[in-house]
Amino acid sequence: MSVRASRHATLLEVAREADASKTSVSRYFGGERERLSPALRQRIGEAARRLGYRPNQIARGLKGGRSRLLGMLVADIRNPYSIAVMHGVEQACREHGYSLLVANTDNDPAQERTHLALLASYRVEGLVVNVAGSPTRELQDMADQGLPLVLLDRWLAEVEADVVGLDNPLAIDMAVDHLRRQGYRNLLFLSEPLGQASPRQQRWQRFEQRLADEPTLYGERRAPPLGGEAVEDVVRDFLARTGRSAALLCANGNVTLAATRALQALGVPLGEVGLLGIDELDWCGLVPPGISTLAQPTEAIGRAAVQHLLARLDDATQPPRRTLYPARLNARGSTRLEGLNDNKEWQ
Amino acid sequence: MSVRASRHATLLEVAREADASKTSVSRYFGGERERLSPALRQRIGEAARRLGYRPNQIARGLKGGRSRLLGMLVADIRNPYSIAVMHGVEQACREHGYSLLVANTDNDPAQERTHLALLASYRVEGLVVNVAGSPTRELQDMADQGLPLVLLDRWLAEVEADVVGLDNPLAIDMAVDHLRRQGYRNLLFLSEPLGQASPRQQRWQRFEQRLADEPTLYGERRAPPLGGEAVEDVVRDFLARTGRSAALLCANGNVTLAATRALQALGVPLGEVGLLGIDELDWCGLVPPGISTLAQPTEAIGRAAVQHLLARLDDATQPPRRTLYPARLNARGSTRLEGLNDNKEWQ
DNA sequence: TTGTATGCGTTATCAG
DNA sequence: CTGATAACGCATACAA
Repeated sequence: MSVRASRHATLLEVAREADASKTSVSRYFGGERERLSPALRQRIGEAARRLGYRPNQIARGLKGGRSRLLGMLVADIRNPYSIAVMHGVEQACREHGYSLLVANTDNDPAQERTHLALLASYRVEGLVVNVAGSPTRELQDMADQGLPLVLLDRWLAEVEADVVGLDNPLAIDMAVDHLRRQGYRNLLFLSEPLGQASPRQQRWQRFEQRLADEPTLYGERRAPPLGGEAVEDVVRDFLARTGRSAALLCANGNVTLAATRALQALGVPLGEVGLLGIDELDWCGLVPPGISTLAQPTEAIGRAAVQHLLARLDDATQPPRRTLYPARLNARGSTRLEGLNDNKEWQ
Repeated sequence: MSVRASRHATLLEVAREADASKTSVSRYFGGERERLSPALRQRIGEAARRLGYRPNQIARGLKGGRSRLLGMLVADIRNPYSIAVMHGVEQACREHGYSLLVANTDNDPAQERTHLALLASYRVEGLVVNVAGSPTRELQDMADQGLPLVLLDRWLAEVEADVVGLDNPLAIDMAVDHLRRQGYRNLLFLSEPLGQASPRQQRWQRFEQRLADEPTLYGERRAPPLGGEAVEDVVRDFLARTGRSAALLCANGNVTLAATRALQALGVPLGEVGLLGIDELDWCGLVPPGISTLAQPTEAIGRAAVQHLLARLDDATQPPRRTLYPARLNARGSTRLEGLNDNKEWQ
């Protein structure tokens, strides 16, 4: 017994109620009220109010090809980074009169393909993509069809699209420089398994390069699975071999979480063993003596993504642009070797 | 020089390419392939593939009134609770062939009204609403028009809609019982300012009732602003007057964060002063000796919301339902008075 | 099994 | 300034 209801007033009904033509009503709501005589304008306004009329965006989209929808494909919606960026995207959308259709792939390439098709079927006018796998063909097809695309954080070399994200080499430089300045000489770079994710690869490689450039710096790189004991084992082993003045550099928020757990399990005080993470998290100031981080300007990244989309919507012939932001250092107790307990202010 | 492109193949083009009629192509994609002869079926399949055809959901929605879109209005998208619920909503949507249109109000009643109108204009078939203010009229109007509605977490007495959320009185009972069992006798209930939010009011009131019911229990309620020093002042004052066996009960995740900061600033070890928060957060296991929480079954709540929507979509005449879930207790060190340091396993 | 004709709510193109 | 009328891409009675 399906009772599909949701009766909405239509343009035609308003026109009848106001004793006007569809065209005039369309003009009224299409931002051309100036072209209507004051009398007509008022009649339409009142009729619409009486009927509770709201233009049907679906119908609008069909006619003009303008859905007023932007799409965002997120690899992991539970990642605080994604959320923060999404907040920026959403704000920028609103400011420009667009709505946001969000799809989450949970890092599953199959779902990624499905959702990409889905977003396309809703005729989104632009797409912010945080790829999970390598949907190169699908994305290139969409780009070829003229759909503005911006790759967020992770990029695919084969796809011609704008890229917005963090300046990863610079971030690694900032991290290494900070740790050295603080007196740490043995660095362990911890990453999630690299896979296809370009930021992980970039950070991983840059760290290697720094090692090669500076003989006085000792370092190792590891990418253990985050579940289970692997991280703890890796850290224990590293500390056993290098002794004092060792520090951990965590390639992202998830790693920072795992590394913090590992250090706590090992009973090692933060700071005595350095800990610096890429990505700022709510709780980094709360775990004594505070965890140092490199924060990404997530809000700005999200807004930039939308701006790129709009620019390309305005002129599809632009060459692909790449906008990279520097990270911001939040130095806290976890990268302070000395005077560990002389200060309660971890924030 | 606007270069609006995005040429998509249409049903008609596929029909021509396959030398078939629009109807047949429509059937092919409308899930009636069985009704087509194998030959036709294959011709259409190939033609569609060649042209890269994808059905236009916009057009589909216009014709059948089925946009296949569900809407979700979130009060604060940066709140981990909202995200977790949203994840559940999104999954359930996908499983049932719907997409999710998300709107964030940033707790601004004005934006709330705007976004409600917006979602309506996209003809979402159902709406999950986490209200910020009291858009009673708007919501009731939408409900009257036959739009399935479910209120998430916060509810409005005046609106006839399904409600999905936490069993708040039960949660407070669990919290109080746990704290007493652990030996805490002086309880401070900390909330954000109550405002219109029904969960805050329910928790606040239930705590009062427990106080009234049990003369041997001492307690106070406070709702200081979360920014600045207010929380710290309130806590310091309470501890000064009650001395030992005092515990803080935090009404939500934000309060837990603020209370943790306050206790750290005051130099009070967690556990010695109890701390129990409603809402589970990533870092609760990381702050020594672990912060006890009452976790909400966020995933289930999100899925339930969608199920309610679908049920009502199927039969609009159902009376409003209310589905409340019990919280789950994560007991950690922050509610352990004795043997504070005998165990490193905080998780 | 297949095709024809009509309409969904809106905007755009023309005339008046 | 105002109004007919034709698309937009698709689904669906209805007909063959």
